[in-house]
Amino acid sequence: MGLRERKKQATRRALEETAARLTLERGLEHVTVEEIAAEADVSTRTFFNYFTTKEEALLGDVPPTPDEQARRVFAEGGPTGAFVDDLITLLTTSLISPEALAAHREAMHLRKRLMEREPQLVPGMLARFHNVEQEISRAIAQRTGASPEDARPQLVAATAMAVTRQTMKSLHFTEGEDAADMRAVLRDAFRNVGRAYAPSDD
Amino acid sequence: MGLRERKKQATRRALEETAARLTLERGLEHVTVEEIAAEADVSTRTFFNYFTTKEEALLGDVPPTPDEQARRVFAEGGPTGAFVDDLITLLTTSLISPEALAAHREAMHLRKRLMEREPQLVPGMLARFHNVEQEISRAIAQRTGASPEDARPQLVAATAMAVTRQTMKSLHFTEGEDAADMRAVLRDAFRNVGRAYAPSDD
DNA sequence: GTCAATATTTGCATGACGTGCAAGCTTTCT
DNA sequence: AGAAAGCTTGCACGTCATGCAAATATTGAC
Repeated sequence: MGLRERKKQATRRALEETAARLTLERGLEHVTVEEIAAEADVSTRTFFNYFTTKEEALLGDVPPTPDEQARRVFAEGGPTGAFVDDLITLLTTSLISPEALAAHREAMHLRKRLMEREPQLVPGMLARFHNVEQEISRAIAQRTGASPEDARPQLVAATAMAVTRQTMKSLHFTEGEDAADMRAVLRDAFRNVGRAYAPSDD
Repeated sequence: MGLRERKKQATRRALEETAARLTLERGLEHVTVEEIAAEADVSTRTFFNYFTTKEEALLGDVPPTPDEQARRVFAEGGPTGAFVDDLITLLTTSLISPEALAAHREAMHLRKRLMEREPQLVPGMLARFHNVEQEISRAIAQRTGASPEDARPQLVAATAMAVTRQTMKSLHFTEGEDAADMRAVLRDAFRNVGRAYAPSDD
């Protein structure tokens, strides 16, 4: 990786970190793009070359875009053929993968704190989940051979993402949690949902 | 209702309608608050006395806040005691009530067109659903006697709202649809979800 | 190493958003 | 009719976000 690329990544990281730090210190309303840029040693204009809005610098790429290969495997009916299991595989290999948990533990914890401190960030976060939801929806439609306008894949995708969102929300991002746990937690969650809406239950 | 109050409502409606019309004509980016205010015959400053952002004028009060009485009945275990049935009752008497369908058919259809034309509005809409979700979550927690920090009510509320959102999305807001249909559609949707996540199914 | 090509950073101008404040106007109540 | 209360308006202000062109930095070929 060349010098240019490294510098760009450094700048991006510096902006993200500065934005997060200042926001936690003073609250989003009391931090201006101008300040963030100044502390990261770039011009205000450069900030907007990296991020189109102030919030974007805070949200980063969470949740991560689903892995393309995992998506394709799922769409084609794999890896095991059991729907819920494979769905969990898709979710854990893309959204809450081992790598994500290991490498970005710090960053994800930071984002969680940011959400709690600044609820204004929630809509943006939900919008990102919504984008992923639509990808998942397409994958489910492909896997089940449903037509694009069928409502069922959308329904399943929406509820699956709701489960995922709640699960991520309940993580503590401390050392103890690993990806193996994730599978179990998700499986439990899906089971709970299935039970709650299954006939004859209260 | 006094003259003052009537005038206020008229102004609010005029602003909402103008905002929607201009946005559908030209796209959100090419409509300024100044123009909306001018066409509604008030000052720009007055626009901001009614709405804090341009988007607020477009989204209105959708989805409507859950009816307080329905919420309480549900929280106390009513009206029938069957969880899913009562949840559907709560949703249909508040979010997609007969009145809402009858009276606001036009407005809801308009909002649907706005969403399709301007995806930028989606985050705001999702945020509103999220607020309702949290109310529903509290109601479920009360009903089931769960402690506030229990994750299950949140999980059920999140999936229930996902179902509701998808259901509202699939409505056409034409004459044919009434509230009785709604119950059936929601019941079907919940059943589908239950089946999708129940053990041993693909 | 030099130099042209390419990519990034920066400053400047501009328009729109959104808020606080105080003055003016309208409705309400007595 | 007139005081009290509430709403509208204009103005000033700071911030966000984008387009454009000049300046600066990196790359790759020679």
